[in-house]
Amino acid sequence: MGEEPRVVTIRDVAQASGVHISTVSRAFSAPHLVNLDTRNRVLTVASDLGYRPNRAARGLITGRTHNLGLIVADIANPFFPPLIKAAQTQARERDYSVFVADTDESPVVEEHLVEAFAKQVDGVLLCSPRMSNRLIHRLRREVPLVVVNRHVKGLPCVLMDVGSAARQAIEHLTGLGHERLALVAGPAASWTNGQIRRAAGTAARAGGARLHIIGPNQPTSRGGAAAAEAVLSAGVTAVLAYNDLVAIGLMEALDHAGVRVPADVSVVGIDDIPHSQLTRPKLTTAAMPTVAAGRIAVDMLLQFVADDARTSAPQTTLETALVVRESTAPPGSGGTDAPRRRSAKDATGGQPPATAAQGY
Amino acid sequence: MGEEPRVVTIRDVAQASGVHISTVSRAFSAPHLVNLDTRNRVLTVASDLGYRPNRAARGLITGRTHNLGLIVADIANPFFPPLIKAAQTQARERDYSVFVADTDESPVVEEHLVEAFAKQVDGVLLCSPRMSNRLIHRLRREVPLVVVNRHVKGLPCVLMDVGSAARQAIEHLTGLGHERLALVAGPAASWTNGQIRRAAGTAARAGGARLHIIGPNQPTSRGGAAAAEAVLSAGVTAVLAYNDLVAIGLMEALDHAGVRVPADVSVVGIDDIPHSQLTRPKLTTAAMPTVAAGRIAVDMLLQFVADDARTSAPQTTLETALVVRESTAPPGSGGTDAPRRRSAKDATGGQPPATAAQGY
DNA sequence: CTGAAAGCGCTAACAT
DNA sequence: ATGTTAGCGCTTTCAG
Repeated sequence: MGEEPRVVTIRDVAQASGVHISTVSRAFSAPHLVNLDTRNRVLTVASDLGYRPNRAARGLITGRTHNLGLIVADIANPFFPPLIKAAQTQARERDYSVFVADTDESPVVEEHLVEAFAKQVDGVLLCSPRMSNRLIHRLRREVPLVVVNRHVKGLPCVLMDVGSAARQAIEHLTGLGHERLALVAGPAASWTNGQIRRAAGTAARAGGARLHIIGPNQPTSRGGAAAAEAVLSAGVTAVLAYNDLVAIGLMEALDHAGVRVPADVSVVGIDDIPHSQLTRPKLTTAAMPTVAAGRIAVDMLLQFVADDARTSAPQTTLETALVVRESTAPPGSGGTDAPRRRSAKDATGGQPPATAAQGY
Repeated sequence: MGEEPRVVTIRDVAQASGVHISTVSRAFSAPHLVNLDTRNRVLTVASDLGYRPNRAARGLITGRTHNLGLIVADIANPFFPPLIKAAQTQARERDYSVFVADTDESPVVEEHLVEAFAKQVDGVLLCSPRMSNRLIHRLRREVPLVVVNRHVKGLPCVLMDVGSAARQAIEHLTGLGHERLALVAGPAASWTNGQIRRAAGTAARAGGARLHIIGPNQPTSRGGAAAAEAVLSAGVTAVLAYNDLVAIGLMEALDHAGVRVPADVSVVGIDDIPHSQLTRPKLTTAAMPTVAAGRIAVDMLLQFVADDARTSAPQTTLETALVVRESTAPPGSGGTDAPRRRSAKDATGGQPPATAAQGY
């Protein structure tokens, strides 16, 4: 039982292959500087011995840990997992590992996490941060930062064009004939929320519609449910929600109150999380390119790190696209209360189940 | 612009506070060994300078990285995020950071990931691994391993009592009067699948029912959809699915084929992912304690690490509980095809929206 | 092309 | 209670 599994170090490899440790080191990190035969011999011995370079030790001297930090508000919020997955995969392809952390929506935790990561990563991906710009700029001096889903001047940012998403949603609604609209807004601290608000307002005006702002609200289904009453008393015929979770909560509360979607009120979400395909009616929503964002953010961060964080900060904005499903219809289409159940000859007939399209 | 943000090291603190570096070191890692006044002075100076110990350097000598690895099949699979979140939170409370990685369901990637993590973490959490026991035992010699959602002899395991879940589900079904049941099974390589199969078989027999096994299938909604035909031709009145995703895919396909749930066929899932509250009808399913599993797994791993991985391997099995919702009913209850739409006076009347209960 | 030596930031005996 | 010294595993001058 007791055989100590002693770790094999560069010295073991050196000894076993009859060369100096610096040659072994070079064989791994500067192969061109070592004779082909020696290199092969060393590599063979190393692999026989099961040697793997110790990254921490290497990092101590190179100053590069080959680790990245990824900070999100809530891992369990369905918006984030695809982004996390994409970032992790991309990082791994670049031979980087990633620490993932959850702030539980707290700006304070956010700050602590960045500081805790600072020394053990080469850079941090800050997703939808809630802390102040001021603080972000203070932290960027501790560790290279790339921000996702928020614009921060002077820092590399990966944005998803949520303004366009809101505009498309509103245009879809006004195009359907709606003239009294509501926006169920999200948290005040959310950059995204401001974007949506502005774009939705402009688009509504352009479409000759009036837009009620309801909120701020929690960015959760609970938040959406809580806003239902205000939506009803605003007397609108269509609603754009801050995100899908809010839209779903709202739809449930509306349904509960006997209000039919889309017959009485149309609802549009933002994000296109998998859940939005399961609601009845299926949610019309603007898809956010979270996977692309994750991949690109990692590459941006790596580039930023390689440039010693002095690059002119690139800002990438990713396209968004409205996915029209079943939760929107022309106003006043609610004469009859047709059963919602789909039959085999439905509009989506012949398609595979909706969730399958998500890869689940 | 050009002020180098030079990292502050233990030496800077030592100099600034007029003591030797080893005193600074002790002030942090063995406070009781240093005079109270000096300690306070050192700590103050350190905090003024913004000093933070370099964990990699510390780990190089202590042999403890204070990092953990967490490996799951698919970060975006809704089953995992709550577990990841819980593990991450628990680890952070213990002053540990966690690397998260995704195997994309590949046993080969799984192996590579463990090996890549081996040197830079104190231990690895292997969630629902698909690789062979043989391989797991080989890898455990490289790094302390704790397995979640699978039983591996000689290794600490955190299990969720999926056998009990299956039994409860079958008993619920036979209790409703069903006599012809089907199990839409999952992947053959899944330990969980075996457990479910065995327990479901036993429970069915005890309940005087016949159980058709359909599968193996992919553990996705696509897999569930693909199994629909087989379910139909098996002529059963109730189905237990490998997990919620499979159940949801199955329900969609059934709906698509004009088969009513639960009027014609009852469906039960396993996991209780948030999605299961959004389907119409809402899915009856057995809830898996993923949050508890995540927390406990971390503590087990930390304990295991502290014991130098020579503890007798503890096995914890967590309780599961059936959540009866709307996808199950007595057989042959499908005389009339009542519209599914809930009204204000519905069974769930007065409850907050279902998804809100999930904390979204 | 390879070896020798120094040292990354830190902790752990060992002195004092 | 504090200073000294050695060294964790590795890379990187600098010689040769």
